[in-house]
Amino acid sequence: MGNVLYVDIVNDIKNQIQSGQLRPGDVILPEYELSEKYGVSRTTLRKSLALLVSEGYIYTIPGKGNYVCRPARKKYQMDFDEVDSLKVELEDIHMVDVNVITPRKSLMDKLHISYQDKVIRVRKVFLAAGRKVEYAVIYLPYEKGSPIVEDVINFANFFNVMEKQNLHFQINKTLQIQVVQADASLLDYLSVELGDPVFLVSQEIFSGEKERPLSYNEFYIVTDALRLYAETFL
Amino acid sequence: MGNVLYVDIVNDIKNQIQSGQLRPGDVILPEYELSEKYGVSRTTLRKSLALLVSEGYIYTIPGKGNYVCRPARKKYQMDFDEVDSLKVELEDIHMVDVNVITPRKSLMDKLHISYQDKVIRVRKVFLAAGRKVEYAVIYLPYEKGSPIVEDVINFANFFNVMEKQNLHFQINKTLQIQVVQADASLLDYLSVELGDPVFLVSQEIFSGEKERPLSYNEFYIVTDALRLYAETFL
DNA sequence: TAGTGGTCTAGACCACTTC
DNA sequence: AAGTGGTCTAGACCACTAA
Repeated sequence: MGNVLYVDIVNDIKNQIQSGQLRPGDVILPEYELSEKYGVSRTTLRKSLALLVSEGYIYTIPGKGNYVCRPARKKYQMDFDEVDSLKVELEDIHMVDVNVITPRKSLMDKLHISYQDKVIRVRKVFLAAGRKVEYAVIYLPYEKGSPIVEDVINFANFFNVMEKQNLHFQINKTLQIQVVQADASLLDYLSVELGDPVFLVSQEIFSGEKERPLSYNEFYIVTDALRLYAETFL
Repeated sequence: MGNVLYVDIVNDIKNQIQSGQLRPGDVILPEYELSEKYGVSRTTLRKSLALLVSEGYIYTIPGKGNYVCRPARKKYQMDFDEVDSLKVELEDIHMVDVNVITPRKSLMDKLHISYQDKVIRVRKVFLAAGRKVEYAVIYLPYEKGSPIVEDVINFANFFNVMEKQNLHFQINKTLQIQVVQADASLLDYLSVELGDPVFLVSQEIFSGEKERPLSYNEFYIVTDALRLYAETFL
């Protein structure tokens, strides 16, 4: 084998699982016995088990034992970025407007705010090859004096804001990807015709600690400008 | 703080990064000095660093040091399954046919096979509320006597095959998600009209070790039957 | 050559589960 | 009470990077 003990052990146990000697749901030998069997310290053996856990092969129940996973393997890893994920070469980003608006019911729900709160709306159009390929609408709850809101207005780019605020790591985002039909309100901002299919990517941005979203964004993208790639991982 | 040392250390370093005391690209104090600073053993300190690495906060260059990451945060986690990801309640899955075909050039490239190889094609239609909502085409390189091919014909369901073969863990898959226009060949298998937009999810399935894909699949899905959800992670 | 991270040990004490 | 995993230590030796 190789000369790294914990890697050899990981591979050996993987092989046992793949060959069917260990079946999903089975208990593995306790750590003490495994460390004897492989002739390594318990510390080293535990490093192997930790790797197997992180790769989704086994799971641990403290006080009971380590069990072989019943795998689902439906999880994919995907990159998305409202600019870089486009298939087309962007020529320009056109700022449509920045307004303070009174939110509708659906937006109030998304942002977890009440009818008396105001919302900043930033709208942008992305141009490529003379076409309007993406229409981005960014909604931010307005908090007077909030540096985030002021920065968004100044920077007009959410990533710069995040950078300035050192928010990178505590940010969580969700995406919803669907195809909708273009309605009349889209026609000014996207090179499509009424009823044409359009990608709608809805994004919520959370600041790790708070429950309220920092921002809710909608990206309307012409169908031929977006192709998503995903890959299983672990 | 809590009473788990390595967790406290992780949080302390996270805070230093988030507060800007540690900036992307900065070198962290060497492990030896950190273990002194926090008053723990190097082993414990290293456990903290390993966690920070796995969560994407820092990265390590052996022989040099640990550095604060320059975060991209475009990575999302998404579930996809040709059956369970549908928004609609499936009523039936109809097997269209199972054939041995001679691959076209594009398929030869996808499966990494030559013009003399044969391919098994399995075609299925998924029905919901009286509509054909998904049309699945599964391509498998034909290897005589290969248990996989025999099983696919018998089971007519790829996941059962994987289960029987204990392949779960060494399987890697890629997805490509796009929207295409329905052409004439689709009309028999999907409740759409010529030119209608259709999700096309292309999937490659690799068996960890081999370079050749085990299978190449195409799922054509009516646009209103699929909505994808994704979430940042780490 | 000195400094850094990578691997490994042998043993300790704790909290939890099960009987 | 016995068995299991969770945490932690103090020290060793190695491979790699840099001056």
